Amino acid sequence: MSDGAKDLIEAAGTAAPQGGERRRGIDRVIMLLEALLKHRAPMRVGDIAKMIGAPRSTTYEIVNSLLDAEMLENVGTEGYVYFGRSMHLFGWAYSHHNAHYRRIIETLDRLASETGETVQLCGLRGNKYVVLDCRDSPGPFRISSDVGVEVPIPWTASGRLLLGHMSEQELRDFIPPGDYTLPDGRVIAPADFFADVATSHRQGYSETAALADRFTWCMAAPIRDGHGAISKTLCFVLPIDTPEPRRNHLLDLLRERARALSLTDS
Amino acid sequence: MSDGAKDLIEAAGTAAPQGGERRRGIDRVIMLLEALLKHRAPMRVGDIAKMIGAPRSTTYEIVNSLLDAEMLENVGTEGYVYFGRSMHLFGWAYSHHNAHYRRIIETLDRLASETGETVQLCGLRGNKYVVLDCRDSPGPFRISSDVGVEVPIPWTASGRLLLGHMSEQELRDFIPPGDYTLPDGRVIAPADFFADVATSHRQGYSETAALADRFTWCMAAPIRDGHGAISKTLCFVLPIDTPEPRRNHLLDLLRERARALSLTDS
DNA sequence: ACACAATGTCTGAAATACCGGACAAACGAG
DNA sequence: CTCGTTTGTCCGGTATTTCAGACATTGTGT
Repeated sequence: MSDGAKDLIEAAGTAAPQGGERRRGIDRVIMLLEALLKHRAPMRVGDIAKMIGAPRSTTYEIVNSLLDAEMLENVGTEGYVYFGRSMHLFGWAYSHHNAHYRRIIETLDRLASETGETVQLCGLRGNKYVVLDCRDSPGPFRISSDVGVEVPIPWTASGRLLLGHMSEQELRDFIPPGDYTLPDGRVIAPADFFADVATSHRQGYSETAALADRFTWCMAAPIRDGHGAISKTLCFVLPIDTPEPRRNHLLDLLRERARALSLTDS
Repeated sequence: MSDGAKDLIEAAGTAAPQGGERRRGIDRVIMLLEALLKHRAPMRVGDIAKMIGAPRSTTYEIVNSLLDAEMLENVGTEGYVYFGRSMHLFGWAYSHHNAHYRRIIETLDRLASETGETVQLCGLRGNKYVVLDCRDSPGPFRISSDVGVEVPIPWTASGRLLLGHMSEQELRDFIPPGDYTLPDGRVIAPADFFADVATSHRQGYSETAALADRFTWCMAAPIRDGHGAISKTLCFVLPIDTPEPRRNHLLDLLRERARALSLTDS
């Protein structure tokens, strides 16, 4: 039986279960990979078929093609598949193709080893926030949110910075209404969020305390690209009881390093 | 099983003069990604079309689909595309989905920081050798071969270990004849190579001096999977003038760490 | 033991995704 | 400026691929 797969499949509910719609193989592939990323664990072909709303026979065909190309690989003995070695190589090529990204990774490593805290590189993916890379703090208190997991933007400090270029109307159109509801049920007032975005934009950093998680203090600083736009952020994820002097020290460090990585000032 | 992928990859490799054959979108996608990986730099759509032997109109269609999915992204002024953010996330998911791989990465980091040498994780991809991950030694002498670049197996120390389970006949069938020719024109006698493979298998490590490169001394140790098979190796890439005592020390360290990562003994 | 569900493979047939080719626009060289 | 090349887009026809369903096996639960 496929452990917790059913919940996710039904919760996903994105693809229409509607029959009779013929789709391109390429689109099936894209949906399949996204589904695997969302599920974050090997899946069986039958479950994949349900999750992406594709016929079983088609799904088998596609999965076999991707297995041959090593974009997927079998894991375990019982028909489970997950991302394959080729994906690792493609992803590595992406993250090293430009010197800028490599410098960012080095900074991430240095920040982590110097401070011992959890450091993340964050960005947007569609209208969600994602962690692009991270270095987890050692020790028992691992709060690490996984790389690639999509999170509602209003839950995050980085998200407030990444939307700094948008007008209030654009923000309204961009953020799905449900994304203002936190995991514990509290709801962020959109007006407050818009104010946060503006404040973060003005002061050049953003902090949140006990927002998405009761036990964490997050701080983010912007990395600006050649046009001055903020496409990525550096971010500390601290235990909420971190003393204020240390928080201030870490914030200064974070802002300095992020500024050093930026390709434009201001 | 679909026989497609290998043929397609080969076609992509040596350029494809073949015209008039209609192919599936999925296969085009696979060829496209392999072509990008081989080229190791952003490409224009027209060049991609030539490289994978696809009609321009089809290539545009596919590229646009992949751009929408962020599997590719535009880079540079305009017209150039390379791997996109989604690939990074898929690849990250691949390399972290199992605890074993994570332990390997940690070992890689530790070996690199403890010794200051270049460390690599190596494996096979089809009938070629590839670096799966690496930590480059600091300093001016960067000999780093890039992750994902395919290299003839006989050029490498790791390759001798990775083929340890094969009979001489299997080796003969597996290695393309041209792969015995080194970059500087020298040719390795197949008989010598087969003997090397056997020796490496027996002693549980492999070393090469000034083989693929006049200035490097390579040493590799096997990581065994649950069935005792060798699917990956740890590897040091040293300057060739590294003193023998230090080489011996590093070899012992490498073998010890590789053994600790193996899921079976012997 | 049974019934029931899921897996992996095949098949025929219809919908359509891919192809070849044409087109305007942009570029570069001489 | 003019010519030749490349880029990005569009279109209609047809060779292909996706789809639905059936099948033999294997797995699961009571």
